[in-house]
Amino acid sequence: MIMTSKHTIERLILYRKILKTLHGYGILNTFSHKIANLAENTSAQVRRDLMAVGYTGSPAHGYEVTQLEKSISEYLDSEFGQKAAIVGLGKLGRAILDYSRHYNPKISVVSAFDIDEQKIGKDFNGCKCYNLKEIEHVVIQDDITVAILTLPSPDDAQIISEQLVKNGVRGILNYTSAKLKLEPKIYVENRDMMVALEKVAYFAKIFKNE
Amino acid sequence: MIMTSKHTIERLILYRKILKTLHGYGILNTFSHKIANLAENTSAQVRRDLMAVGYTGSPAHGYEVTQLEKSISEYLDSEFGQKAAIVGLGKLGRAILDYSRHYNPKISVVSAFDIDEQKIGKDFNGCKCYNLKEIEHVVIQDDITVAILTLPSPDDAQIISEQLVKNGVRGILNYTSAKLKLEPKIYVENRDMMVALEKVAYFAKIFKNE
DNA sequence: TCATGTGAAGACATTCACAGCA
DNA sequence: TGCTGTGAATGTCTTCACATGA
Repeated sequence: MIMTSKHTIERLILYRKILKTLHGYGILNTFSHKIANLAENTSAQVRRDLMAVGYTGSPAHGYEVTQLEKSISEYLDSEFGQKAAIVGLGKLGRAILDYSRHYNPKISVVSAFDIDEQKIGKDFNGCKCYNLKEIEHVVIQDDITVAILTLPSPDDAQIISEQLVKNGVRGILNYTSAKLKLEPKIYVENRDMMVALEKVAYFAKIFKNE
Repeated sequence: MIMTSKHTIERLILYRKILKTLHGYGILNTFSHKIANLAENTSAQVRRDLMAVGYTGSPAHGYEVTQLEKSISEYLDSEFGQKAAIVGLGKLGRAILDYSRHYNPKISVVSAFDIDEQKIGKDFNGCKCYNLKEIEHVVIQDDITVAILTLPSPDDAQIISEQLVKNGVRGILNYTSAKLKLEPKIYVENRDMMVALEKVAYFAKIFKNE
């Protein structure tokens, strides 16, 4: 399997989203410059990114919307689907759960973990909440490969992610402010919301002085 | 003002966080390779990034923790602070509000907007919730320069961000799945959570086959 | 000796520009 | 003509490697 850059992957996900929208409008064909316009980038960038997926359009009719969508999905998704777990069912965890319902059928959030007795044992949108203590056993049982960390405090994030990795998790979406130290072959995407806010504030400041 | 890359800014925010932690442990001096170790990158990268802020360490004692922290803050923060607003007080919006309290005194989330009559007029952690209809007037009144979009549906995101920009907002942290089209001098950071999840799932898949 | 600061090199990502095709 | 696919050029980011200083 060829390793494509993080940037290209993120854009392919965006293109697929755009293609779904076009499909929803009943549009059958599209062109690199149209996708680029909706994705806020350039047609050359779109064509370059699409080289990775191996679907080839025609100069006359551009790309067939459904076929291209299918090709991108074959490239991005795992054939038999992947199962994800949320660690921490606070406001953020439940917000993500709301979004994830019916989003991508190939990625299902099947289990959640919390320490709150009120939540343990209950079902949230088809996702069962377990006691955090059971995490190692449940991750194996449910064949979880992706985890989303939404714990309020970063203190336990390192230990928990080691437990996750030990039991089969290969990708972590980390909303915690903790900087995880894991083996290089585990993919970690850090999404600290306060870092994001500070970044936006910095550029808002810079752009104001013009 | 010199334009530094997005990547460097994000790392400077991380370094500051690390320095705060070191400071909390009573550590007075540190070195580029120590920061690099905690930030999960290289010492050369750290030194290169620090060139932007203009604080210079000494080969003998490295960097003075508090001084470096201060220099980074002078570089990143706006002298008189910045005010932010949250648009959409659902689970996600309130989660962000919880995090933002007492985080960075230079960035305060002062107002929120929603359409739910239950929330309008109430105070959430010192942040007042207004009717979404009042957004233009309140943004001017409160001198908002940064906005966080956490609407459940992306449909209104474009119109709302145009209203925000018209009244002084220069940076938008967009948790919506909408791809905003705004003037180039407005900074938009897209944080679609489902895009993030798909990205992590892709790399989890790739890394598994090894 | 060991760490900093930084030119220069290298790696990576984007854009240009054009052949080839309908 | 107007598009795609892609070498080549350009631009950006990261790493190397070394002069300098305590």
